[in-house]
Amino acid sequence: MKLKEFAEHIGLSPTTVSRALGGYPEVNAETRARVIEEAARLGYRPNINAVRLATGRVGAIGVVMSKTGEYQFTEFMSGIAERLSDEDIDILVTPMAEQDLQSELQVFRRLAESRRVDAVIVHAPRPKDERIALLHKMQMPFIVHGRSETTVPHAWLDIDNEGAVRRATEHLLDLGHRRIAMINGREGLTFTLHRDAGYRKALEARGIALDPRLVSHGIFTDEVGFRFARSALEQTPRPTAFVAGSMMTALGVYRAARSLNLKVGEDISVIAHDDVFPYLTADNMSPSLSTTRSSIRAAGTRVADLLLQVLGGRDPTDIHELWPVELILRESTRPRTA
Amino acid sequence: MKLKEFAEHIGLSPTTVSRALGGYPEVNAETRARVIEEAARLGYRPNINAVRLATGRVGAIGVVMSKTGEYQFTEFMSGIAERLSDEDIDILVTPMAEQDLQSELQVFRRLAESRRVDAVIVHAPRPKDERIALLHKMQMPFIVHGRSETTVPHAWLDIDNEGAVRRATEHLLDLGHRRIAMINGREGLTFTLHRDAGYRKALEARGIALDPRLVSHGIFTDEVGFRFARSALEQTPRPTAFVAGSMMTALGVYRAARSLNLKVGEDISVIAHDDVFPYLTADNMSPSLSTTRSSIRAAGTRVADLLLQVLGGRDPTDIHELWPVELILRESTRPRTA
DNA sequence: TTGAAAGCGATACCAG
DNA sequence: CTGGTATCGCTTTCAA
Repeated sequence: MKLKEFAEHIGLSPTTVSRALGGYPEVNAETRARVIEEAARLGYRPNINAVRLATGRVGAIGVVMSKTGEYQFTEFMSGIAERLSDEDIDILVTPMAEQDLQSELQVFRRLAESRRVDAVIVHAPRPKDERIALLHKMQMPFIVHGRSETTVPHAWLDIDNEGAVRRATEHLLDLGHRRIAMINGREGLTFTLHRDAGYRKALEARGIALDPRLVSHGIFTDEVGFRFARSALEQTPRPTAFVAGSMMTALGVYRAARSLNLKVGEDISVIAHDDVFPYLTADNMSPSLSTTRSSIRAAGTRVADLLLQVLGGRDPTDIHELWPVELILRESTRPRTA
Repeated sequence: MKLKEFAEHIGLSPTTVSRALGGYPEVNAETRARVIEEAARLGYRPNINAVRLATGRVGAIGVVMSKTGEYQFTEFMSGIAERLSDEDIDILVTPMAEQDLQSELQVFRRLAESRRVDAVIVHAPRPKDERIALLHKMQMPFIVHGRSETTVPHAWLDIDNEGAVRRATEHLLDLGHRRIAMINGREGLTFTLHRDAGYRKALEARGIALDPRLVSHGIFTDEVGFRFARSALEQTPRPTAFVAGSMMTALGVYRAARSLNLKVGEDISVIAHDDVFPYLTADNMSPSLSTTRSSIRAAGTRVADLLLQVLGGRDPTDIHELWPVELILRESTRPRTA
């Protein structure tokens, strides 16, 4: 059923019907009620593509899925969806075929060129992130989840990664730990650099030299955590504490400790960043895991919200949100024993 | 730049330009080459919404993301994307706000009604899956990843879950194990039932009674595996072997074993189903994990391929693919010792 | 092999 | 408050 037919059916013009359904104020309340009721009864729904062509709006926002496909992505997406589901706005997911920077940029270029989305979300930026300049140049509205050092003005939301890791490290230092290993995220990403900075500054403040052998970078998986922790714990002297970048890497550290007959919370301490997953909670681990906590789902929701504001005309330059991170102490961090 | 302007620019009619770019055979080869070159030079790209309105095709397929957001989803998505990226077809992800059956059905209904996608993928079906009847009734093309027992004819692709678990269980039985625990997927899903059947039949064939305390169901996470394995291993007599539904649950079993000072591959045997994740490989675990293996990414690619065939006019009723599953023996399964 | 013109199905301006 | 009609930018039939 198309608009014209439907309008004839109920004895109104297409114009009025369109306005009634579109929520325009100038329509008589009774007329609108009737139109809405009849539309439901007769099953009339506007053709989405005609609407898009006529309005120039697409009703979709784009998200690029990295090939590493880490746990966090789904959770972040769910957060976005939570805000967008009321708005009748679609989420277009473009997965990357390859993981290199060139094809990443290419994906964004095509997304912007093809005008299949009204706006995009940039996730996990680098200090000099070409995606930001590109989108700005192409006049595609966007928001960045994370920070970059570009001079291009843009909206962003980030958590205080440096502060989080700094506090986590200081906590371990307060407990007497001196050899503290750090399992960070993928190299080159801003949040990774911020976390490195937090770690470095905490050590510096106590006059402790940074040992590069105690620092590693990689994706957030159990496997990465396990391997690094395993090799770190085989060093002499071995680290007595770990700062892990995610719950997954923390699991790997736990596993490595057990494989070497070391007890977490006794022989070694572990603290990790917790993005808050419904199925993997710090409280349930044994021993329960001390964390720096910030919900990535909540971030997704807010990012979507802010992006809608940008689309609504708000100046992106005004949008900068830096979220603090909670420090939650549990059983996995204890005073150094040996 | 719009078609009309671009056509004027290069001294041709919109018709010819459209045909040249659309790959229609009747266009002179030289003309086409020139059009393509100029389009690239001047940066002309057809307005996607106009194309969609004119053709009636949307150029997108829909995928519903469950709220549990398990690891496999991202990998399956990547597989889909691999096939779709050449086709200029978008992936529309609709995350579910709630996990119950009603809202799941609601999500599919809205997806079908709104005509924002040309077809949808149904993932993780149940034996009586209302989504299938719904989509059929609404004439929305679809393919099912997994199987159901509905009488509604439809395209599907599945792996041989029953056979896989049956062989896995038989392998453990061959090694002398008699108390074999089973960590399966979410209750009610067809693949879970198939796996249960494989397990049950393997036991029956050897005349071993099924002990319900040795069977559990749940989402595929480390935590679920850990908890169940932990409680199962505290039973007397305890199980000497585990069939795990996923790599994640297997990790949980490993963890539980270690926490009780039991050695996998000695005190207990473990075999799991491996969906093949790039970042979590059975070979890298210690001990390396025996698995039944089938790439969920490859399944995604094929599902997308078959869905394109359905859209191309192929009869969905003809499309039934049942993939065999490899059995790969590694160090985690050993003859029963105690 | 190319072009003219009629849709595709809505929205939104301009009248009334 | 309601309606007529141009418009969005492309595809595709029909004619040349």
